[in-house]
Amino acid sequence: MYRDTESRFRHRRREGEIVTALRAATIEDVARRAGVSRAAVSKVIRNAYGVSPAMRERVNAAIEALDYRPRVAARAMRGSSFTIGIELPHIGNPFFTKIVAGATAALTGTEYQLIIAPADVDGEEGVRAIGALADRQVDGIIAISPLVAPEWLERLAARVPVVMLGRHDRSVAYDTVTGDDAEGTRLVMEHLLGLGHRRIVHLTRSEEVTRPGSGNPHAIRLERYLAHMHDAGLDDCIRVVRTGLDEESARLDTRALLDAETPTAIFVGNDELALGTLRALNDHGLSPAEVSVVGYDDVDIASYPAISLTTVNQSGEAMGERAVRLLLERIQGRTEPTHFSVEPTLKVRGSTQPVPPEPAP
Amino acid sequence: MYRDTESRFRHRRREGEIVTALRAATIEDVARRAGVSRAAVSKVIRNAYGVSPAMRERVNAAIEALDYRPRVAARAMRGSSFTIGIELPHIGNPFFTKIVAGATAALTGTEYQLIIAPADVDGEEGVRAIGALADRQVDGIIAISPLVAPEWLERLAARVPVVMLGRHDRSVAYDTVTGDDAEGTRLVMEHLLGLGHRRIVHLTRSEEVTRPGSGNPHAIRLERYLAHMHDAGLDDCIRVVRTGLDEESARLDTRALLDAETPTAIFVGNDELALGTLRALNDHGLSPAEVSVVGYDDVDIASYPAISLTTVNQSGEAMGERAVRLLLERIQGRTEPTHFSVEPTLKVRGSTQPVPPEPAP
DNA sequence: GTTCCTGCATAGATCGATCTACGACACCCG
DNA sequence: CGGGTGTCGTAGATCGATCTATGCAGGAAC
Repeated sequence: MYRDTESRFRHRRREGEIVTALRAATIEDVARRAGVSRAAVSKVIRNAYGVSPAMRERVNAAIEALDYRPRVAARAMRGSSFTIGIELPHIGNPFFTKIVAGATAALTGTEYQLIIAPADVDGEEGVRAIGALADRQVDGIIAISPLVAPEWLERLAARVPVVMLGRHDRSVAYDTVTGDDAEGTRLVMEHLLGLGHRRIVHLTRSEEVTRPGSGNPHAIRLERYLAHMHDAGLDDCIRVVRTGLDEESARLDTRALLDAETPTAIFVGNDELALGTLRALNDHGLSPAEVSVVGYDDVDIASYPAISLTTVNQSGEAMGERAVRLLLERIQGRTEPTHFSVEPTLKVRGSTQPVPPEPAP
Repeated sequence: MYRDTESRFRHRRREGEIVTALRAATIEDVARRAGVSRAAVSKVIRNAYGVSPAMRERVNAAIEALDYRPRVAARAMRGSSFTIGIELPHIGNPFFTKIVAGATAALTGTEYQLIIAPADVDGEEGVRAIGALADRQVDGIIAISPLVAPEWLERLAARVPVVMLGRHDRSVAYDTVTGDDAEGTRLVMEHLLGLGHRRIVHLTRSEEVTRPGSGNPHAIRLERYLAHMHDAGLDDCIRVVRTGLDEESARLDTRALLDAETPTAIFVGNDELALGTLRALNDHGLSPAEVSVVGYDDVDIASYPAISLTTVNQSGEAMGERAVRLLLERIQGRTEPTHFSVEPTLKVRGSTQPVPPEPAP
């Protein structure tokens, strides 16, 4: 007999020998031990209606004794997996981990578990990770502004609740949680212009990421940078430099920039990249008095005294927490779309200084 | 009729109204469209034996046309979920994200997806997260030295392949990937002693985390610190300070320490905590020339010029990559336990300086 | 012509939960 | 006593894959 249905021992054949291992208890085992039906056990687990106190107690005792835990896969076959998935484009970015911290906090005390699918590469990877979450039947998906067409998202959102973080389009199919990137960029540009800066470079992600109309935060920041420069009559000073998604690429691309020219200020797409820029300035022996730097996100290290990076704060914890709340509401049955925006504030620190006097030629 | 089995439309009742949504395709739909059996489609998906080229083509066309994707939950019911789970004690720690990066890299090109279960709190949370992964039928679990009894792990490892990161016990049930913490600590202590330091404080995690015999890296580092101090005849100078698991608690606890006394060096349990210590020194107006600091892990920011933290490097990427490899081997059928150790190197930077001359009293 | 392969395809059981529909029983009421 | 109402519990279908066992051709060997 290959499988003994009455005992909890599983016999596996592996390379000729027979391995006997204690099989994990199923709802069937619990039911048998408690002398009730599977359905009864299921009711107890789910706190459903129609269970006498006496039965509840017997079943709970059996669950305890057998160390029973429901298989999520089996539950997912008939409904929910009690899992919320979040896609992270780059796990090394401390701002994203703040979002995760907020999401985790919002889920403690609920029966849901958060799982993270890391993408970690530009482009298609984000879509792959989101797809992997969907394949795993998660009950809700949080995604951080991936490079994907709205139609694709709408189809996804028709099957599972979706919250997009940082995406500025307004779909009826999914909810969004965003920072006000236009306002954040306004704060940055007014600050820099107020300090007398004119030759302000914007260091941002690839053209693909900042494609106009994509609703990506970096696209908005770029667009507003261009608008503010134009409004200030500084069309001639506009300079956009592209880079990758981590600190090291920002360092290299800033170095290349500095080899060619020396602006008075660099507005960088986010703090992680800004750290690379600061390194490059250091490599070139330039101080904030010579070249000011502004980041975006206000990651923890930005306030570190030796770094002291001027940046835009948009509470990542609040965003993660809100995203989870919106998902839970959707799971409860809400159908009207919700779009939540976080108000940014500028944290002025030592990395921005008044523009230095132009050296005599 | 509640459910129309012939069409791909699903009718849901929600608050009285009937919502009609396009149901995601199943293997059944694909089989019907291609005019073959479910089993045939399954074979094509799994690249199994016994499929004619003609059928493969028809099935693939149907899969394409219906945008079919296998439900992982259904697959998990009968075997594997093609998912590797990793438990992270604290997602804010950049060393852990390096491990994830290594693991992700090792999985690209395979059919496995990595998911992360964040724990983010001391104590029982890690066990909860690991349990959540097990409930989700992952095919392998990577866990970062959680506070849990070996017996618990052995029982877990009997059901699913497990790799413990940083845990120094040697079980036959699970594999381990560790840094050589004894050697790392030796490098640190010899460096500090060589610089003339005597009053060396060790800032580490809670007593629970560093419980002797737990095999936790912090426990080893503490134990070796004590041994090296003793061997150097410095029993009187031994001073162990406890803190939490993030930068902020390290900052506060270091402040409290400095309010009471001023050592010449602080050996901190890891880099994240060391950053908090550096902040506290800054708060007290103390420079590396007055108080040296050593961390552990060599996170990216440690090499930042303005921070320049002396620390122990133990490639997190290599650890994550190796952990994944070990899991894949176990999934392939390996049964003999493997224990892999990464050799640490000391990165000497500006945060450690020769001991200052004792000020005249 | 029978037997025996070999390659290709299918039927149907199976995994472990949930959930609907229904049955059994007790109680109350006119 | 028939009939409603409520409570507690069970049988059995169901979700969507995988996988074993089996069947059916068609060709080769004898």
